[in-house]
Amino acid sequence: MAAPGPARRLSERIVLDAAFGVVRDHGFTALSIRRVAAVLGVTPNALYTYVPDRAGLLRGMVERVMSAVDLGTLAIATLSPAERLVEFAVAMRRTLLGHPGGAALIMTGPIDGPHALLLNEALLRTLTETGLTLDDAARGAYALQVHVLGTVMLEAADGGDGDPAREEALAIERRAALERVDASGVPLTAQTADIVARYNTTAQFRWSVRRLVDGMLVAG
Amino acid sequence: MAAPGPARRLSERIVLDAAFGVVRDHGFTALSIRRVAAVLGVTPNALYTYVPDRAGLLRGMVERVMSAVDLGTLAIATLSPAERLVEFAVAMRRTLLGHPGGAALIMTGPIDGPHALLLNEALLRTLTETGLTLDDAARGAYALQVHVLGTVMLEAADGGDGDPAREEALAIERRAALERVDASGVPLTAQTADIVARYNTTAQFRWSVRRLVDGMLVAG
DNA sequence: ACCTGAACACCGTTCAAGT
DNA sequence: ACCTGAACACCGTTCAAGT
Repeated sequence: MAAPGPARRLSERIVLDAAFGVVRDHGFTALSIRRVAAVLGVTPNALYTYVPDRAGLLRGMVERVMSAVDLGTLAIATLSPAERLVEFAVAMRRTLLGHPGGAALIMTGPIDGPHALLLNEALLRTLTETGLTLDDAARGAYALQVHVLGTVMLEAADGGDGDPAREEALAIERRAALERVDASGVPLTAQTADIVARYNTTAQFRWSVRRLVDGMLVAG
Repeated sequence: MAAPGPARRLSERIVLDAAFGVVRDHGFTALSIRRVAAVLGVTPNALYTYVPDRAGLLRGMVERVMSAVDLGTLAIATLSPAERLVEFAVAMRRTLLGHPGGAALIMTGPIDGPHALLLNEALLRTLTETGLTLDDAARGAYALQVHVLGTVMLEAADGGDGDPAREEALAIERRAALERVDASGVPLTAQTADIVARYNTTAQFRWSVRRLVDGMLVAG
């Protein structure tokens, strides 16, 4: 049953590795079929054997990033279910921001691969442990994913990558920028400049996820 | 003080109008400097008089979409502050999804124009009325924006545009797709297929925003 | 100052041909 | 079956030249 013709010189795995390499070294905007092919020392068309098209390449990359999200925090026995949910969200945010191009990737299409399903299932399991009905657990699982992905999107647009040192540098930058804004029309925003400058930090993220989880438990 | 040289044939407003027209007629992916120029019957270079570059064009478009968000719902006297916040979030989601390319636009860069500041200020005002401290109001204002933008991003990636009829059609499509998934590894997800299929609906959005707001008020 | 025309350095994708 | 080479129809941006 040997396949006819010449043997494959590449694989989807190798193509994805090269694609992530391009993003790591030159940024997400530099990602292209032609550049990945160049890195692999092959003509652009050769990639179409391993990937259907550009969108297919991106789907594969999204799936790999999602597979890197650690579901283990949802099983830490010493934490309450609510605390586990918060820690999971923190870990997921960190993974998406830390992966080369992770934030940009999740915006390129629907997140409905196998690992996204497993993530949803793990959230459902933990949420039902808090006493929520199964239907409310499903709604809550989506709300949590929305919150993580929305955070990651806004942070990435702002230049963040989940690194605490970078977070601090960006906060200082934003604080200075707010100082230059005309405060007369937005007095409350000006008064809370210290908080606004720290919107994209782990502390702010933890605060809001905790509120979301608390709101779900209060109603349930 | 008349400016020397030939008069301007275009304006930033006209360029932005044409850009939104391209997105409306051919989708966000079709948006390009060259295509906008073609619509205006001008060479691509002519646009550089009115817009610094492609990123500048996108910034202008984001600002216009943000200016279309109605802050009026935050001032409806017959509603409680919490209800006003939920209605505002619903209206903001609807505006972003309804605008041609609105969802794709908000992912193209930081949202920090003048209208974003005014939106933040209006949220702060309403949140302080609920009895939150000014600092917590600032955190809450960002959490709400994260939630709306995350929702819009996921819905747009899934093909939604905020239209209720389209929402219903997509829900039925997703329900059928879930039927084909192997349920053995994700029993809870399979059991809640009806809810999962309706993740991207106004009802689900209202549910999660309400929980987020409730969580902020309980803690405050 | 504003616009054109030509050019540079890129894209994704298809097709016909080689092995 | 897999890969190459050539081609098609696009990009954003720059530069020199015209008015």
